[in-house]
Amino acid sequence: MDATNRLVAGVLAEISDLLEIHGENPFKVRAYARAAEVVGHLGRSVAGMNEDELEALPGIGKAIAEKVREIAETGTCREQARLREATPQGLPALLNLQGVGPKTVRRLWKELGVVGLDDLEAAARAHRIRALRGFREKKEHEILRAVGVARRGTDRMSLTEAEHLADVMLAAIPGEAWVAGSLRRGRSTIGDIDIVTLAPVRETAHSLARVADEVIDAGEKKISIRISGRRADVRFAAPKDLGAMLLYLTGSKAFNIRLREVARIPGMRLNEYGLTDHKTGELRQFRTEDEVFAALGMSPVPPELREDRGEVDLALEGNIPPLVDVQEIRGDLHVHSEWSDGTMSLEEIAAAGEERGYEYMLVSDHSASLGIAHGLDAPRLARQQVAIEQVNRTSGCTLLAGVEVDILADGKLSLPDESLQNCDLVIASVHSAFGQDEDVMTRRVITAIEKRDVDIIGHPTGRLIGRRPPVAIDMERVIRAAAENETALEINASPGRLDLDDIYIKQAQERGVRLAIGTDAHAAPELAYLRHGVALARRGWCGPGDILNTRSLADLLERRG
DNA sequence: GCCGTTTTCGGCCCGACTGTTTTCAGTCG
Repeated sequence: MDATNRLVAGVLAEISDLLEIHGENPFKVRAYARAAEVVGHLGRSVAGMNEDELEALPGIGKAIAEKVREIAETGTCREQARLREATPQGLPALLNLQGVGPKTVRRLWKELGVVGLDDLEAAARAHRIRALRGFREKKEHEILRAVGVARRGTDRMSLTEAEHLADVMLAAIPGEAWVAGSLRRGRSTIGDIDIVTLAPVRETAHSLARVADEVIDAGEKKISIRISGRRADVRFAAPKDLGAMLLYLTGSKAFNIRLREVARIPGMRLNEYGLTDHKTGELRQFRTEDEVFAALGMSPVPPELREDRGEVDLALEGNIPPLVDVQEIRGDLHVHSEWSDGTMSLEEIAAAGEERGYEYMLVSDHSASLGIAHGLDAPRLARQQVAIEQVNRTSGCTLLAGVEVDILADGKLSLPDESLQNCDLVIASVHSAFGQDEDVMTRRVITAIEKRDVDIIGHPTGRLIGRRPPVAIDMERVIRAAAENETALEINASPGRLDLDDIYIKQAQERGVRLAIGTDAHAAPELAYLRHGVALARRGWCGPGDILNTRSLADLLERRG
């Protein structure tokens, strides 16, 4: 995300939390929270927008537009300062505790003098919480447990972890079940697991309790558990109303709210059971999501687009753009072999490509430079190209002779031009000096983009999910340069990277930049990551024409002239 | 604070579950 947008979104979200603690109008609280979301997912920087442009954004009116300008210019605003003055610093963090909301935080503060996590834990241990009216032993235990969970950290899950936990749950549930929530929407990180099932309630509760750390709550309609430290929700449906339930549990929350607003216009109420006519009270049920969309007069919205970023209005006009499908992918555009730090031989890569029905695989081993073991220098790259030719004589899947060349700290590449000219396709990536400041890093990457022989910029922001933040880089400038030079940007499909992020993919797609999906596989099982890359491309509104991997081998090679 | 196919005031998505309740507030998704 753009640094200014991140800053502004953070301040607006904090104002929302503080207003909530002070018992302000809930709709005002929501207005700030929504504005924070909108700014956080904006493709362009609010730093360059005037108040008129800001007010044109959904959920941003005169008052918030002024504050956005103030925050963008000064890093804060008077409203934030005023609220911070009136509120102990540690209080907003308490809102994140499971089972603790604004009303509770306020009472703990006013009646017990609690101003942070440590205070709260001490108060609970001293049994001072159960002394409050309306609170008893159970609430005190709940709070202590929530403090423990918070101290262990509550980072979002990687896709790998989330898919594993979902599989464990699907295996435990005695009946048909579907993954919903952010996992179904293809998000890069997952907060909790959501599942819809047709299985019977009682048996499901029993078998889930066996795989769970803890059952958070269990009723007739839903079960919430903690599994391997993560939260999971299961909702029960019947075949005749499965559509509305899947739609509801897939979300996102913002999308659901928009959809329910759409339903209200003709006097309907949308919930997870169907559409109710306000006047007659009649409930219409739906077996599939598409039937719900049809009843609302919309074309179906693919799960990956359900974020309230303009897709609802397009669906109402019947103008949802076609998105790239995994079936349309003709090859993997980033694979490592045993020639550098991978484990697959060239023959194994070709065989794996054939097995997947691909036309081609881009062999893109690391170039020799600091930090990368067994990188290829010019002579070894030349020898690899001979070996690739040999494999291609008998392989049904063509190996493209490529390389993932390092972009050095000064923007130069770590292989000579002649070496790069002999490649079918060249990926250029940053693997060192991650700490450069934004302008230096941006110019460094743009220097590589402008090189004639560079076809793709690998993992453009360099983030490692949960381990390393993205480098400081002005993606708007990078995307403009990529458009001007017809250089593609990579969608790195490895669950540890998922780089680019969807908001930049969309921005690149809008400017006509091509995107290349690569698994960055270092071993055969990692070739399956491709589907994550496709999901990410879909989240960035990419159609088949935006994706390099949908091109035929001949078309792809034509790029090099 | 935002917003307009019941427009410039008066609404604002909707329901499940828990705890401490004797009818509901608070929290969550």
